[in-house]
Amino acid sequence: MARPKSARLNKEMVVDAAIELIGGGGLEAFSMPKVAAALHVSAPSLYHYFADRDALLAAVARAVATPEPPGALPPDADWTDYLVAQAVALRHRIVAHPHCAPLLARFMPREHMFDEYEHICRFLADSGVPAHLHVRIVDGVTALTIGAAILNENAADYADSGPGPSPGVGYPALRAALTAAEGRSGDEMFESYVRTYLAGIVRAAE
Amino acid sequence: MARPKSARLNKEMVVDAAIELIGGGGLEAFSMPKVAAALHVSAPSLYHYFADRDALLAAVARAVATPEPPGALPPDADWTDYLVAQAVALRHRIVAHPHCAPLLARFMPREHMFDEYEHICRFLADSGVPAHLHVRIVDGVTALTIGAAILNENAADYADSGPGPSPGVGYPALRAALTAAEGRSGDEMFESYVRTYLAGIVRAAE
DNA sequence: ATTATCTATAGATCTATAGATAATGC
DNA sequence: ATTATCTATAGATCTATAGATAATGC
Repeated sequence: MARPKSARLNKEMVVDAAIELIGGGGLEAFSMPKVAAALHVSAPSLYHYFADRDALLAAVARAVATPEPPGALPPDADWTDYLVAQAVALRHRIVAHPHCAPLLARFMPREHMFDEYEHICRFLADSGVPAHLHVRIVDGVTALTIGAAILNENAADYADSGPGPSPGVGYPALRAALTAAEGRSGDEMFESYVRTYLAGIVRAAE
Repeated sequence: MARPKSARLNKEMVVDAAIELIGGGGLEAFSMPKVAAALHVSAPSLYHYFADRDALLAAVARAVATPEPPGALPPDADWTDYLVAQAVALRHRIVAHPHCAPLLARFMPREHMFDEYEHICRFLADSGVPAHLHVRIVDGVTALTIGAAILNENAADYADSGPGPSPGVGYPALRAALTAAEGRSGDEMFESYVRTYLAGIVRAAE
């Protein structure tokens, strides 16, 4: 086909196709030929946009890590509202890019992580939160966020792999628990977890 | 070499070699020839112990998921102590098998998961914890545990990939936070996170 | 006869490069 | 001349099987 009248590809399309592939079958489903096939293009064409496989994966990692512009906080927001908003946004990004989370660890430069931690610690200090709580706050909220996002992925994988669990026979105690929590979305639940955790820290410190 | 006088392999050795490989380079570092090489054995020999690649990975998943016998709880323990002990044990298993966590999602049958949830919900109900708190407790603690374990892995990977971050120049706020938290092990920190979270739930419910 | 290893190898990928080709824009 | 695609392909894996071989235990 040689050169087409207008380019059929660009970096973003390639990254998006890779994200979709990985979301469908995990990192093991990723390969250059498969991404190319999804785009109806031959595999070597991808090397015109990315130097090699790792460059493409790094671009995927960057796409996952890039924050959306933050939603406006209410005018009476305090530091906990800010942290909750950040956590909700991070969880959204991970959930929106299933199975891509491991790439973050592999392709994010350390410097980037430290910049982020530094920024939050400074924000907490400016908000009057004592330094001895900072690690507990940042580390705990991050753990909660990543863990919740990953549990969410697993739940989705389980749902894919067969009919719903709920109509099954047994599990009376589990059913009672789920019934009692009904009507709350994953987002609402997650936000309440983060608020619970932060409230626990604040009260323990008083 | 034909058949040796005594078997050079057994399932456990193969699983352990696979775990070590995966721990070193992630799931992508795993292949039958590489496991065989680590055991100084030819690749087809592994098929004598495991029907195929997935059977071996499933055995790895089972090894990660298998709980150690639980340590004795103090006689005056309440339900929060029990949950904390469970969470600490799970985090230990994940941390002891780096990069293996994704296998759990892929190879653990759903039934197993539901059995576990059912068991904990029943325990909570028997301890007098109202049903509307069960999901928040189980889900939140699980998220915190998995997230903390994964953060720990990432931190280890970062530490491997270069010299310490702390002697670097900037990051005054981050340094202040780390200094203030000094002297507490990852285990102690994690336990305090779980207790903080559970305390938050109990107090919010009062 | 069965067991636990081996060598050899078929067949499927995958990564990446070389080099052809035709459209574009100067 | 540069750009964006293609075809062809070298070279490296990997999974899994076939079939040989020698030790074991009945």
